[in-house]
Amino acid sequence: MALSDAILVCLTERPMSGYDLAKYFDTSIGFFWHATHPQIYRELKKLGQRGHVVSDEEIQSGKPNRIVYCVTDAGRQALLEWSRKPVAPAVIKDDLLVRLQAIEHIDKRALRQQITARLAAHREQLAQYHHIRDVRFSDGEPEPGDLGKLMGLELGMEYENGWINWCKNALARLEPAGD
Amino acid sequence: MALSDAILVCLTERPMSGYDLAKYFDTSIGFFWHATHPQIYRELKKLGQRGHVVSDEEIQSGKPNRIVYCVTDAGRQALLEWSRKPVAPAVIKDDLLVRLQAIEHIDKRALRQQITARLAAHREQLAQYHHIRDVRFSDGEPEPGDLGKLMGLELGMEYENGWINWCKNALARLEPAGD
DNA sequence: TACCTATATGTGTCAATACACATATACTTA
DNA sequence: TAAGTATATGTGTATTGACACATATAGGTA
Repeated sequence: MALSDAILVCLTERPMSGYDLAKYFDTSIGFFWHATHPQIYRELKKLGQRGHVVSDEEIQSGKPNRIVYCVTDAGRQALLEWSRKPVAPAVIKDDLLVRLQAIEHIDKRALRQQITARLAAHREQLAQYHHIRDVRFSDGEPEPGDLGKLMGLELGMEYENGWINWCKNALARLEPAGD
Repeated sequence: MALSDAILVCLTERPMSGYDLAKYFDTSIGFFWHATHPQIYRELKKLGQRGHVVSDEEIQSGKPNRIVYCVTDAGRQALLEWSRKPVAPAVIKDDLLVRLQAIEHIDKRALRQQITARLAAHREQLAQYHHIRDVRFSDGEPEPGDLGKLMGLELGMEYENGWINWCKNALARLEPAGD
């Protein structure tokens, strides 16, 4: 049920279409809660039925019309109530860590390649976070409404840095092995 | 499809029953890949049908009989093949980070309480990792088969430490606010 | 005696998620 | 000209996952 809340969170930022939301999930909130576009479109319909969002069709020529969604007062109330419920513990699902548990039964060369790829991915993600921080939060103290986003970025950076350190150590430890 | 691989990974450690696996998932591999007991029992049946595990019923008096599962050569082969496929990117799903994005529209007092609870949970998890390291890896260099487990622990510690730092900073930043 | 916990294995069912497919148009690139 | 990309909204379906319920026994506790 938390995807609906994540969508409401996005729509407090500004009214958006399903397409906008899908892109937003790919570049922003999706770092912490992933969603695909069919999921988003279906959830938007449910939110409309509950009265938490209202839609408005934007006529476009050539391209398909956009259906833009906006949070209602009831939606804002739902958001507030959700924020008072205890947070679910963070879920980690990581293939790589699972493989590590059976290190003697797997292909070690493949493992090294996978950690190398992971290292690159985490570096890229960190660079992206830095880029977002530089363009959005370059000038001193953030506005009150942006504080949470900055804090989210900072956690992301902490997370990526942790992974980068770990990958480097892991490669150093695995490299000497012959196979 | 990756739960079956996680189970195979566990069974390379030693033969286990579904009940054993469920407990193992709660205290070990489950840090990186969560599973409930009905999921595990169903998956074990599928693994049996594929010939990746064989089962052996242990007759017990009083208590229900245990069905102990053991990896076959085909299972070990499947594990090896799985280890050569590229790893799926780690999935993060975190309610708290989502809430942070709408900081102006949520209950800030509840948020502070939630971060405080999170901090305690991460400290507890870190302590648990330290405990496991102390009892399992106290004596210098680990055996080759245990290296991956130690590395997994180290990543877990890095992760928990990152969260603990972040929570402390976050509370310091949110505390001064009046509401 | 009644309840709780641990051991041990399941079924039934609903919600969440992933992923392929479907449709329509305009613009850019090879 | 053909193919690919971007815009925009969906459907259909299979897999995964969560959670309540079901059953059976032994031992400890209130």
